[in-house]
Amino acid sequence: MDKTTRTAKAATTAKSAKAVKKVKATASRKGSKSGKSAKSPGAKNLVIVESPAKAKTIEKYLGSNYKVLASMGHLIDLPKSRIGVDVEHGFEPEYLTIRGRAGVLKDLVAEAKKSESVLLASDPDREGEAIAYLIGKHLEEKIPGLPVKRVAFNEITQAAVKDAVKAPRPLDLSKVDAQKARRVLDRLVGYNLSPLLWKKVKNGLSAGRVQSAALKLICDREKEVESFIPEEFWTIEASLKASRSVVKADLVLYKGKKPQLGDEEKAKRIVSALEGKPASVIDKRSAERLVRPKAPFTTSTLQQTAANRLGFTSKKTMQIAQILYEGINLGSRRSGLITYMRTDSTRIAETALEEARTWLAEHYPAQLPKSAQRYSAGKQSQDAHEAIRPTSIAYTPDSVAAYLQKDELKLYTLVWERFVASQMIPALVKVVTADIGIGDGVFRTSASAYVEEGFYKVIKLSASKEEKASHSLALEVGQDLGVEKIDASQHFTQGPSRYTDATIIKALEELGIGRPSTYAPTISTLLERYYVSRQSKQLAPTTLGRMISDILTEFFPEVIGAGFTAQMESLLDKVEDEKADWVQAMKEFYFPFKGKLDEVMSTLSSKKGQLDEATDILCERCGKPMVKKLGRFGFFLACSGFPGCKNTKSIPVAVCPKCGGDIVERKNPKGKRKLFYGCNRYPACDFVTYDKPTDKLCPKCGWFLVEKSDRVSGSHKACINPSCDYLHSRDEEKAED
DNA sequence: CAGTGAGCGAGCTTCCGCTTGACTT
Repeated sequence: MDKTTRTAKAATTAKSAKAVKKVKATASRKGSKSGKSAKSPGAKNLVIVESPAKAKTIEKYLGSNYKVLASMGHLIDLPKSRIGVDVEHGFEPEYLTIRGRAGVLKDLVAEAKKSESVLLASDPDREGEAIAYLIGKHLEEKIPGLPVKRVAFNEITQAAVKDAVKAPRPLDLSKVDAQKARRVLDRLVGYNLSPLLWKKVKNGLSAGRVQSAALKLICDREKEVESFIPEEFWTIEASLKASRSVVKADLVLYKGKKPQLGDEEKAKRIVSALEGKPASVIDKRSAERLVRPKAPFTTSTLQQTAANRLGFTSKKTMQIAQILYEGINLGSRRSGLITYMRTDSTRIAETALEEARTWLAEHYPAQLPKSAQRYSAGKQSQDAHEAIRPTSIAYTPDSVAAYLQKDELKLYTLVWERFVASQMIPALVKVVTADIGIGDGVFRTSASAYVEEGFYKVIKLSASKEEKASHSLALEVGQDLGVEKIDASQHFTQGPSRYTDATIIKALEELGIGRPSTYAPTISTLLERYYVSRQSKQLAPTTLGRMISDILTEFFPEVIGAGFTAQMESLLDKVEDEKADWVQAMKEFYFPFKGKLDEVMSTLSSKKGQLDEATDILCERCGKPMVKKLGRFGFFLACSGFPGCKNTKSIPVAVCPKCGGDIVERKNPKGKRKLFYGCNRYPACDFVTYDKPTDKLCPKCGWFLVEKSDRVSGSHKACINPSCDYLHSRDEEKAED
């Protein structure tokens, strides 16, 4: 009700603002004929899109004969409280208006009644076709005889939008079927597997095609990490004095062979054999390497790069991208700074390519390639939106810096640089390598320098240090060098590392699991269910997560395996091409699946109570050790003497610097989500902070360190003691996308 | 700034994908 009023109000405001603008324009042109729109009582055609920001833009492009409203995603869907699929009768879904969305649907009906025709302009992909179909069907039922057609645009430019509106088409019912099959399959999998977990493990748990596959990746990786045995190896490095500089070179050959340096003794033996021997340059060669710019961002690559370069979680990246998309107040005007942020395509609108080339011709003429650079959409791409790029290349990071928050500017800079670079020539790097002979050993050193800096000219924030490093090697063949020292150093082979936001998203995308709109929420779900915990940037499975993954892997390996989505997608493609009957395919999947489920439901022993983890914390009431349990509100400690001793307490995360008590995580009373950390001796001790404690102590004063995050310096560690100045610098940003 | 776990048992939880909400009466 409330929402209805606001939507209507917003629409009115937008309209009157436009009217004012129109009057101004007419007045300034003076004496122009009275526009026909001024006489017209209202818009003649209703256009329905998904995003409100898009609606605004399109309405501007189409003029006053069109009214554009946004559905804001799906309005009609399966019920939340039950399966809602009639498996005995063709898997027919039970479609209802989504709770809370009736107001929007009502507004659409009201506006459609005033219109001569309706154009369904939801996104040109499978989900968009379904949104169009379900809304269209609803409108036709409410308003018999109303002409309802489908239009689609892949990019939001005036030409594209106007052309699309001139060429409406009927709905693609095969595509609608494919979406229906996807929806029904996900519902049947999710709403059957989840109750199994409620019964066997714990209430409120969940499983699904995407989240369970992601969980399995994380759990499988953890096993690899655990089973990895690091192996010791040594390297030998010589510090050599050239005419002016000191050059460091690594031993690559000893007595004509690659040295096997498995332990300290071998390494030290070689070092002493080489020490005191003269050094001279025996070979020098160079090679050139072309480094091409990367394609503009998709959701997945944006999330990966922001995680690697800026340390953002995927959730944070999307929140900031949404702000940049919706529009920023730039002093005199308001403008969206980036294109739509949920996309799987690297395609760029022609108008944007032209604008980029014009801008580059002015600012970097020497780095402008002969023709515009186009990047393919990618094999699994549904290509409903173009790549993520700045809405105008003229909004350089410097020019908008004053209007953005620190993190907004950082993310925008990534987007701007990546897009501009994608339209520039490659860099050419010359790598010079020199071999230096010392006794029976050959040492190697190399340096690289740009022959042509190419696109790196605009890359400032997003290039790693190595990419920017550039120096030459001033050594000549035959030159004698002074040996300053030869050192051996110990190393261990590195095993696989745990997934991070960046790497799990990369893996999911490569496997085709999930969509741009679900990468970040999938990670959030795994965290909320306590299947996975974040340890600094890494995603580690909990005991619960491992148990769930083990159960699902044992009984439903094909459903939660990485190949299941790929199989589903190939079926959906066939459904779209009318080469497969989705109901038949669903029968073949569902009935065996349900049979297996019923069997496991009745035979698998309950795992409840097997999740508790022993700790060495002793109960202060009875002295017995306490166990870590997962309850309704997260993890807590309980006495192992239960039910004899009913003592419970929160998990201590730090020692209170005021009274020596335990600092525990607390939630503010209802409503506010923000966590805080307080002393468990409250109200006797009132120590409290919003910054998350780390397990480290300040080397200066001994108070604990916290993770601070502020707008100036981003996230870093700091001492909690207000009168202590100890600050950790930001973690080094990692290289590689 | 509370509560969490067993039992008893009613009534609840849950999927993926599309999109932005939001208030204090």
